[in-house]
Amino acid sequence: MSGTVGEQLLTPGEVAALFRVDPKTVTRWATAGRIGSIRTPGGHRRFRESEVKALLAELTTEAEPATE
Amino acid sequence: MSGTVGEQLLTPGEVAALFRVDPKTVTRWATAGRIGSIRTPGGHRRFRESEVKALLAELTTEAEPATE
DNA sequence: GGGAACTCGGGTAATTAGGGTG
DNA sequence: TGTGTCCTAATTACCCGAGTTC
Repeated sequence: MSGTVGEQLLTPGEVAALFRVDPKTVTRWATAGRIGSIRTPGGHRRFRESEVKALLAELTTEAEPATE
Repeated sequence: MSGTVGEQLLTPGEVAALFRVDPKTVTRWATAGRIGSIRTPGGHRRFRESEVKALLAELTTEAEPATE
């Protein structure tokens, strides 16, 4: 088998668990274009693990005395 | 005769891994006519790599670079 | 010839999508 | 503005046993 495993995809429920939010909220992020999404022929969404983790790391940048 | 010979065929499990769905779901897509399928003499399904990748790219939506 | 892994088929439970509301 | 919860409809995931593929 060859090999490009490609990219790991996550379900809305998986992403929601990572962010501690409802799957509905994750869906809204995709609708708002704030996160890339892959739709199945049936209409369900899948999210890229790399993008989710990157976005998650970005939000982890809190607790920083940002000089606004 | 046949035209393109270098067409790679993918198994339901391969396609399922690309979409992060169950192999059974891929079978339903073929049954619903959402994706072309080739049946082996034994009744198993095979999918065209080009068709699958094209469908994957078609349903892929990237998040726009939010200009902060 | 024999074995392991995968797929097929149908049926049922869980998840997701979409809109409207607080 | 953003998020959580309500509803209904559609899609997807896991269960079984049997057949097919390599």
